[in-house]
Amino acid sequence: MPELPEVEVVRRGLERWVAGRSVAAVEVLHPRAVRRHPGGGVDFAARLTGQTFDVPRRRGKYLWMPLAERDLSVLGHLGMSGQLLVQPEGAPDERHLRIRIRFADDLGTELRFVDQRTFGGLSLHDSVPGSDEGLPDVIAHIARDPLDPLFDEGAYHLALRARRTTVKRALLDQSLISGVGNIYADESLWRAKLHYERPTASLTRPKSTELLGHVRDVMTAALAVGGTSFDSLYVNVNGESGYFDRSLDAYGREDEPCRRCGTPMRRRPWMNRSSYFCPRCQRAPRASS
DNA sequence: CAAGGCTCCTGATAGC
DNA sequence: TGCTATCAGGAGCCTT
Repeated sequence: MPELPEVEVVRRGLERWVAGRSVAAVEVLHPRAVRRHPGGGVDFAARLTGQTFDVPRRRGKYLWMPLAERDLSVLGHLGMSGQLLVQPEGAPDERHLRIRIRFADDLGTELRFVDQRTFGGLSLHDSVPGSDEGLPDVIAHIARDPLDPLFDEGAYHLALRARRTTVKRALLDQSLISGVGNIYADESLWRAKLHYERPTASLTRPKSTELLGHVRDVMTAALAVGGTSFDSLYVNVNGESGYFDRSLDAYGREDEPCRRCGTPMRRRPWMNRSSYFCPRCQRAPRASS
């Protein structure tokens, strides 16, 4: 379940092991892995073959590699279970191998997209005209993420206040702020002592500034853990670590004591998933009319 | 247009 | 033992 830090680890792995290499052949082994590609699997393979990867970029949970001509990019999303692996040619196929990309060089490795639940995938898209980073047009609506130097904090606060929604929904809305998933949302809200159903319009500027700080802290800490492991194993271009290794304060801790006050943590069904929170530190908002 | 709900998928696990 | 139900969840798409 990769969120921003895990995806950034993958991006760094691709930068090291894939950038600059040219594609010799592409095999699409499962149609769902290219379902966002407008032309389907055959077209994806045909158009990617012969292209050269430029330096990979990331926005939120999306990553893309501009092709050398710069007007076209390979877009990738890991979904819930996706992995990008650089493997030796001839290594046994992974059980959920979906796409294989062979290179036209003698380095002896290939790029594999492996994905059990097939929520993720790869696709080719035109770049937004004038984008110097080759931003794929289909993700132009995705907001910059909180680690992006160009993230507009003032605009973010104004947008939050204008919304008629609750704070966790807003954190997960990738058009407001990108890169935050269910896990880091719960962690950030716990740190900020905010209940997930708190209306965004009720957040003061200092409180939303504090929340944003916690989002950055949680992600930076996870990135510090994940960022250290990728280059020791060259096959590990897959975004492991992150929250898998770090201790979580909220997510998954139902009935365990709150690390601040000792009160048993609770889990509530929420949007077909779960929200974990401390009922004492994170008080439910008064029902509004 | 904004907000919220539905749906895609597979494997682990719980429950009977 | 073996079956079924439940859960995990990102984001496009649909409805209200």
